[in-house]
Amino acid sequence: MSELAKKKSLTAKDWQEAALNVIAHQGVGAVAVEPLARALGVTKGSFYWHFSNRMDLVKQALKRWRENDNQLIEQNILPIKNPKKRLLAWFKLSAEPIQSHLIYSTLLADRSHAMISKILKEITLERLAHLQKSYKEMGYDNARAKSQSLLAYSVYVGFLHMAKTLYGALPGSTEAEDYAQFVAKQLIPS
Amino acid sequence: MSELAKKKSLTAKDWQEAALNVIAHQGVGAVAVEPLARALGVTKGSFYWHFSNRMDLVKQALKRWRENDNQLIEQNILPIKNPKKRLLAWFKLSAEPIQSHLIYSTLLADRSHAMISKILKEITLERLAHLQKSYKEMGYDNARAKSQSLLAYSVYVGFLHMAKTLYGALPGSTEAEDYAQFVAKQLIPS
DNA sequence: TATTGTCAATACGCTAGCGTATGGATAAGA
DNA sequence: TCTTATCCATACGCTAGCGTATTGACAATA
Repeated sequence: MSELAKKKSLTAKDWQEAALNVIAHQGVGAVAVEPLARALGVTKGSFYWHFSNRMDLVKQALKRWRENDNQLIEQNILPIKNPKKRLLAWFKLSAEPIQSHLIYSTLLADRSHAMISKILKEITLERLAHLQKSYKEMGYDNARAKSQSLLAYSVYVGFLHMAKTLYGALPGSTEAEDYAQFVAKQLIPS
Repeated sequence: MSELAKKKSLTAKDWQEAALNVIAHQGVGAVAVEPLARALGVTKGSFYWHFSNRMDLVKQALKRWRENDNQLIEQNILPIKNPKKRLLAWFKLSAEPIQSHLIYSTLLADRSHAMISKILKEITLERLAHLQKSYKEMGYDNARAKSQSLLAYSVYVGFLHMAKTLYGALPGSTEAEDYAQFVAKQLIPS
């Protein structure tokens, strides 16, 4: 028995995840109520029961995405004590072809809404802080750690785009691992 | 007497440049015929005299952008004989806050149309080839030059996004120059 | 002056998508 | 069984934008 057949009715979560799927591949601008309803096999009567409007869905979906993403980092990266190893793990994780990164790489240039820009800025600042902390723990002074983390994060951002632009998709785990190793060698002093 | 007052009627070029302005700040999806016509002080009767449809305008505008951009590179970067200096010049140029880079940084994540993806891929491959050539001239073997140029170009792409995301605009020439110096030190072996 | 070409205004029809209003179905409790 | 809450369908009005068709204004030119 399939998951779909089991379900009698939809939940807000179902809508959110459908929206995230669209965002990952076509961007926030492509999230439209009626097409989504069609894809889910219902009409928008259902949608407006769960959400007050289109933007409400987008907000909730992105909130869900951020929570998942933060969890990933908090569980897999932040606990690593050795800063060098922590950085390496971060590069490796960022190369993984998971939906979360797909969404991020789509959002990166989406300036269609002030809300999106705000979210992007917040996320970026958070992660820059993490990187900076790692570099400082490695003995860098403030200014150097800042420049270095900016560079490192640029590489991350650039990598997401390059992969999608060149291959139409994020790379497989194997190539990603190789690239992460190479980048780490460049950006983490030995 | 203003430029505008001098003009009796619009040319295709006027429409293209107006479109590029929109693309730079809101993306291709925001290029709409009627709003553009309003902004130019005419009606769409004019538009459909110059272009066959909306996509026709987008294509022509992007073509104009690419030509300008290529010219910039061909005149300022490629003539530099010393590969190390050429790379440094490239980093400096890429940090300049000009419209061309604004457009690129907007296009980077715009997957709304297959045509856009195609253009992005072509540009990326072209420039990767330039970088790769420089690194090879510096004595790198094929594989190493490839990885290194991928990294360098990722930094470029990432830089554009970071600047826009964090500060809402590309940085001024002075900060850009500083950052370019720092990046060059990291990515160009001495 | 008459003609032709260039650029723009006006007025259509058409579609997709937003949001609302209202009623129907179904399941859980009382 | 009757009621209530939950979820969805239907039908509506509304708007923005695309593209077409037709006519008008004006300048250059013959």
